[in-house]
Amino acid sequence: MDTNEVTIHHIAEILGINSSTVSRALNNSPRVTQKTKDKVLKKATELGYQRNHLASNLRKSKTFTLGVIVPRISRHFFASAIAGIEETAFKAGYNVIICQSLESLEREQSIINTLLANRVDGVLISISMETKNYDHLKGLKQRSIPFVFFDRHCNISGNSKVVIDDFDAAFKATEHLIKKKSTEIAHFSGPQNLEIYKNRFLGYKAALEKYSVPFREELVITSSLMEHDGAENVKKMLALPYKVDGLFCANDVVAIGAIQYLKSVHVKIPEDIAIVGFSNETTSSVIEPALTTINQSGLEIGNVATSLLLQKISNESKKNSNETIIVKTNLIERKSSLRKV
Amino acid sequence: MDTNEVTIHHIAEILGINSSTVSRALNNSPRVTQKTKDKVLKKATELGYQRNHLASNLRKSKTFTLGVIVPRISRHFFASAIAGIEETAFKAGYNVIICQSLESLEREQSIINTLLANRVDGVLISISMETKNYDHLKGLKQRSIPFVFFDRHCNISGNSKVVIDDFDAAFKATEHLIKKKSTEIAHFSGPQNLEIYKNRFLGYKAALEKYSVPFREELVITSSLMEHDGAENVKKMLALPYKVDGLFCANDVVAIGAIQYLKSVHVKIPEDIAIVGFSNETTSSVIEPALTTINQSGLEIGNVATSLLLQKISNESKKNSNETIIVKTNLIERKSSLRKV
DNA sequence: CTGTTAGCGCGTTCAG
DNA sequence: CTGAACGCGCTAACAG
Repeated sequence: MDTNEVTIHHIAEILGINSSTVSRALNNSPRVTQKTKDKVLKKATELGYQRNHLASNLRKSKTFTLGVIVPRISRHFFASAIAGIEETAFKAGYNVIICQSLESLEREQSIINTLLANRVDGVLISISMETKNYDHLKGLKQRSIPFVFFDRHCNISGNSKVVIDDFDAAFKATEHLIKKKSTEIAHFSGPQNLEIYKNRFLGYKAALEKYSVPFREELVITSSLMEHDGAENVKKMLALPYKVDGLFCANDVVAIGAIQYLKSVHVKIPEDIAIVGFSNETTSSVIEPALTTINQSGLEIGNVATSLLLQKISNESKKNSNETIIVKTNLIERKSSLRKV
Repeated sequence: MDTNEVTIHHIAEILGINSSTVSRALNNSPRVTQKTKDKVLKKATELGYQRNHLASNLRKSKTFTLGVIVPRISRHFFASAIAGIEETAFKAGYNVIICQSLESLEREQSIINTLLANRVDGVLISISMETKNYDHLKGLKQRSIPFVFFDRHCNISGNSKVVIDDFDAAFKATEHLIKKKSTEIAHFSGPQNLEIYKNRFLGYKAALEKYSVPFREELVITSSLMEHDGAENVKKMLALPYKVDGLFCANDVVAIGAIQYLKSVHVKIPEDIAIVGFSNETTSSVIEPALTTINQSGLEIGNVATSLLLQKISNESKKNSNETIIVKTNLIERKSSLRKV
């Protein structure tokens, strides 16, 4: 019943040499004649030999595998981040195990155990919204498995992370609205225990301050990150005793819901209200016709985070570094061509 | 420099018993006293023991890992399919290696080799558009590694696949348009070497025939699957000497481009033109306000495909079965609430 | 119920 | 330059 796997022993036997030599030849060791190398290689391809990474990895105690933990694969930002991760990892000969925490701390813990059991060489992690203590990360530290946060990170120092410059992005966004003559600028925010939403909020506030636009607590509407929150937020916003003429939306999904609801109640965008929001490839189709967006490239963050992690893996001295790489964003103002909607 | 990994030998030594007993205890074998089990388990957690799956897998020659090959992770349909795959796999204690072919046959081949080297227990694959010969799949067959196609499949018989009922979906879509009194129904199609687009085309044609609506070759506009193709297609369509009043769009991305362009030239949807198109969670935000959609659940397909694969893996007799599971779709007609856009 | 022995397939000593 | 022997960590088979 077992599949007839070809091993180095088989090809050694056929060639009348020792399996060690075969191993060395296959690894292109300088201590083997080119002649035997050729012989071995030929036989190997002939028999359809395929190195057993399991055994090899066990021996070398290295797996060439990275663990990736994201809240949810189907959120486009994470999907494109994974694409970036996979791209960089693949080029360096690494595989990737993708796991979703589904925003649950418990699952996050169990995933980390799985990754440990699989002896991954490193971990990339974007923490769940629920996660507020980081005990489960100690397991990684103990085994000195390097890990890098991306996008969502924790505020404990001594860790490497790759994040977008949320403060700066939010500042620019709000500044943009102010320059467009908005005076009552609402801010749809996300869970404040997540650094990114906190920083976006702070950037918003800082811009208001700089331009002496009064900050109003009520104009900051926080919600979880569901599309229907967009509509809910708009309802709350319209019920306020201010004529809101600008909106900075800290989350793309919420922005979609908000824009659709605004349109449904006949608010004109951008005439009645100017909006700036975060976006990404897919949601941009919805958001962009209506507003200026902040481009948030998952692909780039994935790439950067992975090469940082690979550095830590290969460079022993960098193992305990705690860099923070900040990926800058830029505002993309809509061209008028599609605004005729 | 090596991390001090705790092995079953360590804990065996400390407890003064044999490592096999520890192994059995950890595997909850019935052939070990509850007492020793408790002892072992306690010591294990105390020392922070973590089973080395590599060694275990090597011994058992089973990896509890599935390979997944998709054209592109960041396409939402595949992202949600992966979510479904991961979900079902995780529940059954399986890990998943995600790979992207990026629509390249060459990469597809190389990926399969990697998966073979990693000794995956099974493979889920959605073939690239470029793939027209299937020699690289022979490697899987040779090693009798079960595999299941999903969504995009090849037309070679003797394989298991999970697909949506494209013919039926297209038929229903076209029928819906006909019942809405459309008489000149255009069809935006995709590459005809892919079964799904062929079947969608055939379903469209069959519906026209059934209701004796004349079929016009020119109304079928085929393109690759880029968003800008949507606009291009619309331009071609509007240049035709027919007053098109219905459109069946076989691809969501193209649909987005088409709708946006139609709106930009002041065509009213659905008054001037009724549209039915395939959609998924994300694009639905864009498409749904405008048209009736065919729900295409990546999650469900992922789930179904994975459980089929797991069956083949565990059930020796099912290994060489060649089932085709057809996941039905349903039309979702827009409620009017959001149509006020 | 537990211990002993023997590998899974490979890479790395140490000899020659 | 090559061969022999050992062990990575775990589990299956066979004893007792």
